[in-house]
Amino acid sequence: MKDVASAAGVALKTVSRVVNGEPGVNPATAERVRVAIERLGYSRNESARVLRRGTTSTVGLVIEDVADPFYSSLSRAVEDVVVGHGCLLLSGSSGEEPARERELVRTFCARRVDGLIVVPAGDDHSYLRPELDAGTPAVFADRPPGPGLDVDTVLSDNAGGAALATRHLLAHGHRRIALLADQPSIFTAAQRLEGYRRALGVLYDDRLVAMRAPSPEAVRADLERMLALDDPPTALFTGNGRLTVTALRALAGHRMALVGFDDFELADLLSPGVTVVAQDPAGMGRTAAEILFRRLSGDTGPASHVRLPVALVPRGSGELPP
Amino acid sequence: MKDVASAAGVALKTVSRVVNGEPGVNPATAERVRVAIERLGYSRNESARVLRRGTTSTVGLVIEDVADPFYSSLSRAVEDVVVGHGCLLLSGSSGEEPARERELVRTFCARRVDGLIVVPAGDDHSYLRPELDAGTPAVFADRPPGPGLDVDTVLSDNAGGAALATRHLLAHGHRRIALLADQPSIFTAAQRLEGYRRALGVLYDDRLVAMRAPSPEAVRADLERMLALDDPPTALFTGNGRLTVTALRALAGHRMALVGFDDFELADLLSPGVTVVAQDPAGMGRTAAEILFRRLSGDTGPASHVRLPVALVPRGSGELPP
DNA sequence: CAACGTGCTGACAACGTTGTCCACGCGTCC
DNA sequence: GGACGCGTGGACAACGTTGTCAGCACGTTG
Repeated sequence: MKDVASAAGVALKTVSRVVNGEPGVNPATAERVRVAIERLGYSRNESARVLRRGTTSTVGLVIEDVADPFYSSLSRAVEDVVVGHGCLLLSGSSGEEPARERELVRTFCARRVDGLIVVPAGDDHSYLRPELDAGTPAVFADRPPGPGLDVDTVLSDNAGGAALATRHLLAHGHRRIALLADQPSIFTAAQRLEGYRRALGVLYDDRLVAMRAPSPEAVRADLERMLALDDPPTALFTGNGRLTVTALRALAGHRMALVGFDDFELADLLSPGVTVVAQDPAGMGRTAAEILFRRLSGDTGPASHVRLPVALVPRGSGELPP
Repeated sequence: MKDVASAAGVALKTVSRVVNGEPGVNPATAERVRVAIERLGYSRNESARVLRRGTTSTVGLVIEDVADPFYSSLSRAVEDVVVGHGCLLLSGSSGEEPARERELVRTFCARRVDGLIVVPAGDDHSYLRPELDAGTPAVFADRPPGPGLDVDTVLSDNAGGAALATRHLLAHGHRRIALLADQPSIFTAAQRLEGYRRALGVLYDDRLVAMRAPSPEAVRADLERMLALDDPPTALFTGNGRLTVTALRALAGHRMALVGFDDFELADLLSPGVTVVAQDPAGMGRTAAEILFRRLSGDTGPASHVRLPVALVPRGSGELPP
């Protein structure tokens, strides 16, 4: 900038004014400055600007894994809102590790992001306290923060969706409905178990429930165990998209009613089509980002707790008879 | 930091030394400083550090769309390498718009990223010249830079893969093989046309080629037109993952040999399984990132041009008879 | 005992930008 | 004709960090 100033024969501050479109610069002078900028290929040093101004026009996003379609859709939606506000998005994958989540947040905060959107991996977020107190707003998405933190949160109706799926299978005559879900320490998994259990009532049988980190081997073993029971399940409810796909592979050939939580591409092209409870990851990302920007523009109201509706999409697999 | 210094009763510089783990600080003093840091919840201001040091420990990634599985896998692989080097990844989606691509690069450069990885949308990258000359390395992935720029590039063997797919269909007795691909202005689409054409030789018939921005309507119309010919195609080669899926939907019911470029989840679960030419998006991301870090650690050798192999994965759809 | 090295600490400048405040020249109004 | 306002431009400090260099106390060496 100094070079531009001397090239254009003006003072530093005048260049700054032109760059920032501030008023009070003679159009002829401004033009001279612009020419000099062009000629020298100058571009403002954002770090210095941030240091001086204190605001970075940057938002940090922590998700589990960009390579997971649910989170990549969410990411994209967040990005669109963020860019629409003239900001830049920093994002990182925690890979379901609380330590990594915390490390990412720490890094983002050290870079002084204006706000955070977090899909938490851990359940202790007391480390966020100082940042929140320092005025950096945070919005939690998909899963709520740990105890003691009351911040904006956007969740899907996990329990409701699970109940919907279970009732759908019940309505088609099933009485033995198995649940394959992620570890119960994961909020969404616990909520979905809750909805499933509520819908089943007295039909609930914990021998038909398997909840652990999904892997092809684990899923195969759990299914084999259940199918070997005296009164084996006639229907299966899978607790997330990855599990649905894994279960479909494990079941290959074995015809069994199935409803999955999470929609996924090609669900309609399999035969039978896979009935799912569809979440709206893009809507979740958009909502979280919009709430964040409301906070950034000064909204100091009480924390909002949004629960996004889910929708049952019947495609055939959930309508198979027992 | 000033506050920490006065809280610990030491000078600013001493705190800086502790924070950066520099030697020459009395362990007792260091401990006192650490306590003060903890108590005040201090975290180093990265902007100031960047301003002073001139290096940001940051890499910029421009892709088409994070929500596309190909690019989200690539993203994740880049992120892993970047994080492994203790850096942060900035990424953005260009949505196939050259203007947006350029804008993203400009933003990243203003934030002084140490290096760039670009999946270009446009074909004029002369705007990168100043940055490259200023010492910011760039690596192109998936598509090469426009003319006049010789930088590190990582591509898939698009023509080879297309020829492989086409020859596979020929080997199964097909003589009328249609191609559905993206607009020929997109490098990968042009390359794949090239390989397809080379493999077909005299069998090439441009009535069996449709290249335009993919949409369900366009794909349906193109297929209908081709199938209405006197000698309609008996096999189809689709030029990217999205087109494969769209074509599968459009063909629903109509049994026709199919090979797709790009692997996708569930390709094995459809019936018949979808035969594909699989690229390695994660390998592409990893390779590009590794090359970038080699540059960052001082490698000034000539630009490298990596061509990643692709693999034919037979699953049934490509082995159907005419 | 003086000179010197060593280990530790601190003062100060600089990175590039922007906010504050002041100065200059010019036309206008009392 | 002098005071004043306005449009324009510049000098200077400050943001928070780190690199350079100097100083101080202490122990060691000749």
